[in-house]
Amino acid sequence: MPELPDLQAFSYNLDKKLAGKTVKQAAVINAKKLNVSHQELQDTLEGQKLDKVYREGKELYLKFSKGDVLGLHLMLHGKLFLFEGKNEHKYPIIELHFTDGNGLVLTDFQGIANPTLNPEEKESPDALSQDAGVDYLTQRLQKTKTNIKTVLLDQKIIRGIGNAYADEILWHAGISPFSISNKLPGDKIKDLVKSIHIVLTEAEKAILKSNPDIINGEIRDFMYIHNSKKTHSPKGEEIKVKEGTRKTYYTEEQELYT
DNA sequence: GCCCGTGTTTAGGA
DNA sequence: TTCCTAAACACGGG
Repeated sequence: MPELPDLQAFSYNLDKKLAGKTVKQAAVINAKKLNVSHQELQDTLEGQKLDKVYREGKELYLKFSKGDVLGLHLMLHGKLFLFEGKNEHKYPIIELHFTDGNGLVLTDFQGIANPTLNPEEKESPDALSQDAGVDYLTQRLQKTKTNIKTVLLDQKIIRGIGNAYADEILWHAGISPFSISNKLPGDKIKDLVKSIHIVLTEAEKAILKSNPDIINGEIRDFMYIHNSKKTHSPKGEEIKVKEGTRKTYYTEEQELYT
């Protein structure tokens, strides 16, 4: 159940461990939504060198020497493991075997994590890109009167933010998650953009500091608001929870614009 | 042993 | 048209 900062940490470590290795075999075991046939994936990747691993939105991208890209979306429960020789991890989705005997496997007990060969370029900006700045969000927020948390979670508007970090970001920016998007004043949109960057990059640092080699799982214990173990914000305000399809954690410190 | 939690897609209602 | 809600996926971690 990793979110953007977790994925960022995974990509950092996977790049460190796997870049430069050559693919011997790409074995698809259970990928119902893969956009090409198993054979085409194998034929495309076999013999290519892995140039780099990076994150795009909520996906990890593996870029290969001929320019092909393998996108991996972990969805709710996808997990990555490195192995030597034969993969022994349960619920494999896809395995990459390298010529040096090492391998990478994506697993998911739910079977919904999915790989994509050469994913289409997305129109919406990544949460950490320059394009997701004040100008962009200002004009984009004008167009919607749904609540601001829903907008942050909408991957067609801004990519990479999930339920837990949406709450952390909005608390950091002092904006109620129930604020109406087109009612946010200009200076609050500036605060929001700053908070998106600060919360996400600080989280990545915290994760890598406590788990330097992490490539799966999630670290959430440092979260201030979206954290079932905490009852009060750092400033002492009570944390409230709104139940929904996903939970929203917030405090009265956050201003409501309607 | 029990409950919580994460993303996306799809369906249905207001 | 737009927005909201719920359900489904099916276990692992605490």
